[in-house]
Amino acid sequence: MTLFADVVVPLPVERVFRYLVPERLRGAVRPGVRVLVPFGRRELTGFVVSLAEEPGPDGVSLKEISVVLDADPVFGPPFLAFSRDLARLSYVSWGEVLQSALPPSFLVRERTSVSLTPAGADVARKGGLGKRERELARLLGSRTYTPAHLSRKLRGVDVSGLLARMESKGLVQVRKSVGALEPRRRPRPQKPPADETQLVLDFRAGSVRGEAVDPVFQRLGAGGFASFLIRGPQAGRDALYVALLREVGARSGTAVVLHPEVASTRAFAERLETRLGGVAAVLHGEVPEARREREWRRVREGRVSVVCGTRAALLAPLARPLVFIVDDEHEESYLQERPAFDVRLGARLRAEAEGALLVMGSEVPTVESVHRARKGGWLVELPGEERPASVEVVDAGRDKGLISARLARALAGALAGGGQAVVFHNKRGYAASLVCVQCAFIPKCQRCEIPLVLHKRGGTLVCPLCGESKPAPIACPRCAGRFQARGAGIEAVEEALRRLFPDIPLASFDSDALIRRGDQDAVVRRFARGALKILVGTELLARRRDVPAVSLAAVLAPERILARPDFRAGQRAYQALHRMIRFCAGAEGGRALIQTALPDHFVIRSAAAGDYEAFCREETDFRRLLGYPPFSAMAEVVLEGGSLRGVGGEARRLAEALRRADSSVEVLGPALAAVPRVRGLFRVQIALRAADREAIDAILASSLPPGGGRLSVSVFS
DNA sequence: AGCACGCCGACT
DNA sequence: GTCGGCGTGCTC
Repeated sequence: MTLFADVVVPLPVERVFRYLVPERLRGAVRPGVRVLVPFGRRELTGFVVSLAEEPGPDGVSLKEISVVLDADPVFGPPFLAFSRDLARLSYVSWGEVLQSALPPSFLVRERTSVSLTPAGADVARKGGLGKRERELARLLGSRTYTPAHLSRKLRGVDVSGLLARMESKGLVQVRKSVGALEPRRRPRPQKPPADETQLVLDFRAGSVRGEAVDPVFQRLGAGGFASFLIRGPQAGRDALYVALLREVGARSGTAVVLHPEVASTRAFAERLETRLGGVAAVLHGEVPEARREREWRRVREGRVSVVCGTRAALLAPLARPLVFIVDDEHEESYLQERPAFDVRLGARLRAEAEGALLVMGSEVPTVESVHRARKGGWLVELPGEERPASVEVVDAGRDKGLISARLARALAGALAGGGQAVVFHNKRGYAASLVCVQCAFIPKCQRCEIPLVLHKRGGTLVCPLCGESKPAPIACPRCAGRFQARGAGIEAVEEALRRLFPDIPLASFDSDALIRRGDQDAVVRRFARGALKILVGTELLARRRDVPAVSLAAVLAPERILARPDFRAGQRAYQALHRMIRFCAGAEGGRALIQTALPDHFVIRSAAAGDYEAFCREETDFRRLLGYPPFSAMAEVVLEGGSLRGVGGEARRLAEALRRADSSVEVLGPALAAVPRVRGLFRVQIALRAADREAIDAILASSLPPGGGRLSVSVFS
């Protein structure tokens, strides 16, 4: 009987393709192996996801798998199932998810090389070529290049079309070759000594048990999927995680610990190292690629029982994972990067697929997670909180100027006592925009259509989205009028502080002042030494964990976050304030000051009081009253494209299809996205609201064009 | 993502 | 009149 295989490819194509399995590859083609397949006129690395005995319904003529790249599958059945669901619910292709689970070297790439034929060189010498053709011939000479290189050199030229024409005329030769065809069957490093893992786990260390966390250990003992949300301070959570990892080691299982950023991953890995010894692999973006591949192999060979890392670690090739830990559950950075998926969703799906425990933790979890965990009875609250001695809220409205008199006094007091201070202002540059006082002209980015930010340091106007910068104009290009600066940025705060404290050493801490990682580290070290007394910082500073506790932590204008057009704005503001206030926790007499135009807003009041409960109650009420998640599910579909006409039409058709599909789903838009244009691409969005996530997924599954392509979806529930 | 097919402006 | 731009659609 003929055998067939279903294959996914690492392209933004949300389909499974069926191939013929030639007789010679019968035994070798198994679910989870990498294969080389003809795809269009290319040869691609694909992943076999299942075998079939039928050619499929639609009578397409099937192609044959050409090569099997693995002797043993790189993906097991639970991983295939998990990645399929993750891809479907994240609206990205299965093949791309699988690709991102492997080291880059596992993708065999087809190399295309272009060279001039003798005939082509001849014609070129005789001047018988068109303008474009001549240029290409000159570029090639007697050498060989890839089409990508050629199109980089010949900007704005359709190289593929040009090459096709020249190839058909016999002027150039286009050759394709595939590298590294042998299945990777490197000599398996002899069985890891069975006791290597055992050796490093220290079971004698005290356990962190208590009534609150007992259910977690019980469920781990019982086996199978269960989830928990741990709300509590970092130290308590870390202790619980380490205890869980010990338990996992005792059961000869493995675990994944996810953190939102490289810095927190490192910090945890170090703590783990001192408490458990070298059982962990560390995977994040700042680990060099070769090292990452080694770590990946260590995990795959079962020589590691814990993987610590940022989101990529979720896809690590662990055998027998018993626990998935997602720390700082509330962090946004769990959403970004491509392929774009929500790590919390991913961790839940993988834990379900593997029959493992999902443990999420945070000191300030999202109200969505708290709501669900309360309802499901899996919220675990740990005692203790790091609160600053005092937090004062200052009404900015009473004062003109960036630094209120109250804040200036507080700063002076802290400095007089020999203390240090941090001042947070989360806005880069000197002024948010320039406005002509005569004609009201606002300089905007040509490609992104948002106001350009004035950077006084460099004397430039910079686009906050695409980074393009140009010299700041002296006068309005339209009417030669004078410009006025609007909206103070961090440079203006630094300037105001220098005026107030001319003799105090201070520095700005933002990505413009300190571009390189090393410079940022150096400034933190100088601050820690006491060589700097005040740091003025953006979010970049707020996310550091290595800044010593200060006498005064000041936050300027947190209401800017509340003004964002996003139902989670309150939550984000609370989390940001929590993070920033924390900088004075632990210092002798440490205090915080929030200078805001909205001193009575419940988010600012509860953040100042360190009262998460109160915040969560009010925020949850607000969500309930306005029908936002977790009391509904929302989705945002963003379409991108080169022309507004094209994207607009596509969006209109999609919105119509969505409205027709299910009248119980609210469809808003299409409208220009909050960021209407990025790097020259127009962005149009459609928002959806429905009773639950299932309704959203159902309507999108039925209405999205099967091509997928230039559109991204985020779902909130 | 590539790559081909198909419809409207500036040049041999 | 064609060459050549990119909008649209497909890849087993």
